[in-house]
Order: sequence, then C-alpha cells, then structure tokens
Amino acid sequence: MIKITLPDGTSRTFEQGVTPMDVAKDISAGFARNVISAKFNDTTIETTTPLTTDGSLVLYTWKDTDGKKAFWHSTSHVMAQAIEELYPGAKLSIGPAIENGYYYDVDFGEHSISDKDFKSIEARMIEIARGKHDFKMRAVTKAEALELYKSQNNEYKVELIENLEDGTITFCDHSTFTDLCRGGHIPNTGIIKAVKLMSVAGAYWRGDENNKQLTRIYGVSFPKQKELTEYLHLLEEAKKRDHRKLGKELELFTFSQKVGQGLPLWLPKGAALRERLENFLKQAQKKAGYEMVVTPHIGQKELYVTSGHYAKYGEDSFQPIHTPNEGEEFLLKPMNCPHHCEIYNTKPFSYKELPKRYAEFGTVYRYEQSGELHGLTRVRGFTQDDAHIFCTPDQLDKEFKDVIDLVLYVFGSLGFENFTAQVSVRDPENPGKYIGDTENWEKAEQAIINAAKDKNLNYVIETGEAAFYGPKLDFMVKDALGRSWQLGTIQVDYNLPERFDLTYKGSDNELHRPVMIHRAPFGSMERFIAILLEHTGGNFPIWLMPTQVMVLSISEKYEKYAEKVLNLLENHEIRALVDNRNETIGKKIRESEMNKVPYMIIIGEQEAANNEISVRQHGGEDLGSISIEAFSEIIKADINKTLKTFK
RNA sequence: GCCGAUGUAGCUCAGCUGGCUAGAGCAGCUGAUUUGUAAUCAGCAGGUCGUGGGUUCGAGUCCCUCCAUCGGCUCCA
Repeated sequence: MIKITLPDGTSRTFEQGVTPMDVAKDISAGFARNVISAKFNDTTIETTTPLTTDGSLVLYTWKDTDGKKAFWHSTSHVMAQAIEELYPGAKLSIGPAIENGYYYDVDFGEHSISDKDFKSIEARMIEIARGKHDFKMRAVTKAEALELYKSQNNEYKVELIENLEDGTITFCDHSTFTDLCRGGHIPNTGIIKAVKLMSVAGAYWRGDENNKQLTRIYGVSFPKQKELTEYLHLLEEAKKRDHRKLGKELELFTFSQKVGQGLPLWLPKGAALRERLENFLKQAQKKAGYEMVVTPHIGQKELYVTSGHYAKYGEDSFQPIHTPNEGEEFLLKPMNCPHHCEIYNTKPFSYKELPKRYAEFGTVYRYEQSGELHGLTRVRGFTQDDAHIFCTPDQLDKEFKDVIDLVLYVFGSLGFENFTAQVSVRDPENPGKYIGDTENWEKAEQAIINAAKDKNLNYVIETGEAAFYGPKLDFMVKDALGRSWQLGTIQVDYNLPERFDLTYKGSDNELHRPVMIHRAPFGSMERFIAILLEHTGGNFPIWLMPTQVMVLSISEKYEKYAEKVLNLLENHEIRALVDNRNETIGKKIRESEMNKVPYMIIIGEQEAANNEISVRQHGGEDLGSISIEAFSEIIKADINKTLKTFK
C-alpha cells in the first residue's frame, strides 16, 4: 500500500501501481472525467502512469495552467503527426506548450510553408484527434533512441538525445506517431475538439542566429469549439486596444517612410500628452532633489570609447558622423550616461555634497534590426526619462528606496497595477563576468532585494541576468496582446564611475569612487505612452487627456453662450474645445465619444436661459444640468482620484 | 538581418481564375437644413493600385528587384 497526499493536505492509501486517474475516480467520478494531467512529487506525469511510492499528487483539469500545458503540448504531437504525414521528409525538432498554445519547430527542407497550408494540416489534426488515440509513454535506451532518429536523418533529435543521459530517455506514442518526449500528456487525442494554427515564423535552432533557421508553426487548441471562438474574439478585442491603431485614431503620433522607419513623429495631441507626462515627472523629481541638465544629441567617438558604449553600439548601430576635419568622428548618442558623467566631472565633490541627481529627458538613437521595430514600443530614436544619481556606497540603500517610491508614485498616478518587478543579480558560477568588487556587489544586491521587500513589490529574482556593471531592478508590464515589456528600470553601476574616473573626497580626506544609479521610471516616453494607450484603451486619466471637455452646441445660434462657457472653463484650468459646427447634436456626441473625450457639455436654449450646462460623461452617463462651478468640482474630484501629490 | 504574410483615395475596405473609363463607406469641399444625448440630406472632388523592371495584344490581378508594414526568431527602453 502507498500513501498519496493531495493538495488540500488530506491523504489516502492505495494499492501500489494505482494511477492518477484511479485516484481521481476515488475522489469523484465527475471530477475524474475532467482530469487530463497530473503532477507527482513535482514531476509532470500522465494520468495513466502507475504510482509506486508514497508522495504528493496534484490532478489537473483544463482549468489549470498545468492542465492547459499538457493539453497544448499533446496537441503539438498531433500537429507533428499531421505534418509528418502531409510533408514526408520534414524533420521535427522541438514542440513545447507556451503561454497561449504551442509551437513546433520543423525543418521542411526545400519546402516552404505558409498560412495557406494551415487548412489541410488542421483538417488532418482533427481527423487524428477524433481517432481517440491514447498517449503512451515508453522508456527506451539511448542507443535505441539514436537509432530511430539517425535512420530518419533527423540531426535535431539526435543532438537532443546526445545531451540526455541513458536511462532517462522516453518516447511518447499515439496512433502511428512516435516522438522523443519527457512526458506530460492528456489521456488521449479525442479530448482535443478544436484546433487553430495561428502563424508561421522563422526560428533558429536552439535560438542561435548562427544555426539553421527552422519553420516554427504556432497553434492553439481547445476542448470545446466554443472556447476557440471565444479566444479568437478575445484576440479581436485586444487588437482594438493596439497602441498603433489608437495612436492613429486619436492623432497622437505617426511614422513617415521618408523620415525613416522606427522614427516616430509626434502630432500636436501626442506632443501635448508627452509634455504633460514630462511635467508631471519633473515636478515629482524636483521634490525628490533632482536637478535638470541638458546635453547634446551627439558626442565625440572618444566619449563612447571611454564609456564602453562604442563597443556595444558602435559597430552594429548608427555609424559615426564624419566632419570635413580629418579623423573627427561623432556618434549619435545611444545613452545619456556618458554625458552625465562628464557633467559630474566638471568639479570636485565632497562626500557632504552627495548624492548628486542629474535628470534629463534625453533622446537617444539605436539602430535596431528592421524586423525588431514595433510601433512605439521598439523604435530607433526615443526619449528616456533618464537620471543618474552619484552617491557614496552608504547612500545606495536609501537612494534606491527613494527611486522605487518615485516609480510607484508614477505607476499609481497612471493607473498601473499589474506589473511585476524583476531583480537581476549575478551568476555566482561566473564571477569573472562582472566588474566591481564582490563586497560592493553583495551590498548592492542586498539593497535591491531589501528595497523590493520593503516596498511590497511583487518581485522575482533572476540569477545571472544582471548587467556586467551592476545589479538592477526592472518593472515589467504586459501589453494588450500579452507581450511583456520592460518599462521603468533602476540599475546600479560600478563601471562608468571607474571608466570616467569619477571621485569624491571622503571624510578621511581620501578620494573615493561614487556609485552610480541609472533610473528611468517611464523607461522611455515612447514605450510608456504605447503601454499606457493599450492599458487604458485610450481613456487616459483625465489629468492627461489632451481635451478634457467638448462643448457641444445644439445649433449655431448658441455660439455666444458656448464661447462664454469655454472662457469660464479655461478660468477653472479645464482644457476644453467648442464644437459649434452646423451638425446635429447626435453627430457631435458621436465624434466626441469616438475621440474618447471624458466630458461633453451640451448647451442649447434651456442652458443659455438658466446659465447652466448639461453634462454627459464619456460612455453615456447623463449628469444633468448643473452650474459651471459644480462641474469644475466634479472634474477636480476626478483628477484627484488618480493624480496625487508626491510625498 | 532571417522566415512567413501584406501593401488599392486622408481612413476602413471591395475588385473572382489577367479584359470596357479601378468601386464603396467615412473624412474633405459646396449647398440645403438650425437640429436635445453615438452618424440629417443632396451634389462635387479625390487614385502614376508601395517602387522599379519583366511576361502578355492587354497587368491592380502573373513573375522578379527594392521599400515599408504586420506576425515571429536573438537582444533590448
């Protein structure tokens, strides 16, 4: 008899060799019908795997993330079978489940696959699924495994197997198909009711550009047709929030082929939005003791050789600018830090004067690969809300916490709640990779982790992800389509102070190296506005809205009163425009609604007579006929809901 | 950069296997209408069909080049 412990802490005893499905049936027949995967002592297994020892068992249904993973991974096997049948000679490599579905990387040889081929693959997949073939795991020896794939000339599987240890290798069979597989499948193919192939893409074998490029086919699958329909609907909805679409509709920014790809042009409304965001941060930074500086867009090549950026950005980025003078070379700045270091270097500092906090909305240029460009989230010229803090090692802890406060203030004022913090620390296996002494690194890493804990951040520690020059904390946010982007960043740097020979005089009358903190709460204005657009669907917090109020006249007869209302609104510092066109009120409302204006003021005969205004909120709610003063209070309250004062 | 897809009016899109003068809605302009909470009506104007080349009696449609955009791959704000 063995003892099986369930997630709720209870345990039951069973005969040795009991399967997870038997356990599920023991719990309830209804539950068992939905169980599709299981985990035993942290190893994903099949529902048919016999259990031979005591241990803890988790049973998964479609509703669980792990259940979905098993479902999608199993579907990738089905797709692989369909591909093998339809395209003889295609070589399979790997086919994992991902966050939303699965993919399989295939070497189709000379044959090229496009989405036109999806229909036939999907049709065959459904046929296979309907066959209700069981997924069966089978242990094989390394020699057997190699023999199979060598006979198929599949160098990818052979390479995978060669890196595995004999005795741990398993195959998974279903129908006529066999694949090298670690396990984690649903009971049989029949559970897969709906499949949809999403896209093809090139993907390098093992993610290495120097390797052969394989064809990656992405797909999703569901246990019910209805769920597929809902999923596709969800994707449609997400597309409506795409910042590229909203940016065009709301006339915030544009791109021009003549100006060049990846170089955004900010339209008047977008520029006003940016300016408001900048002023918002400037105000908070002033309170936090930052000083604004201004530096040029180019710098001598030597500057970037000193900083080390030339090595990283010089060769593969925008090429140096040459002047009529021989040997003179300038670089478009890829970073603001070298300039700020030189600002620090203009005069000697005593420890009593630190920290120095230099801030600049600095526009930088990086030559991103053309295929990498994406709306405003990935561009070739962008403005960082940059600042560099130069402090003593003892001050690092407090400075770091203060920066987190500032970032949290920014996120809070803009309605961001769903973000995670990523703390990137050294790889302890590889100490030679990093510069700066171990003691300082430990101090800095501890300072970051403590600060993250202290500020109740939802954080993860990524070992080995630190930059060579220091540990960092990044704020990650997801866009409408679930892609993850880094917004704010706080980085500790031991490298640049060294390279620029930055010093301060300590209390011991000796020269010391300051520590440098790079930080950007928005990350970049471009990316931040993009994510903010998708996050809010264009319904920004009212304090950011280009137009807070539209004054809509019932007819041209009320032009005078409309102007008067506009004046009064301006006196209350409310940003308003008048729509006095010869159009119906219905049309004016529709346009204001589509422009996402938060408040509409409708004025006609009644309002003019009573010296009041009728207020309609974005979305349709009627706030009735009120005085301008009362309305001004409503707007103020609305602004205060999100915009707080810093500290 | 690489793999795949796409590119028709300011915007959103139609144009089937090559065949009259390339269509529609919205936006724009002109006029009528003076309007009460998501589109008033009529008329007008708007296109070297991304670029360059080719096949053909004939190309928006087929082939090639380049450019840009979209979905991915490596890195990153």
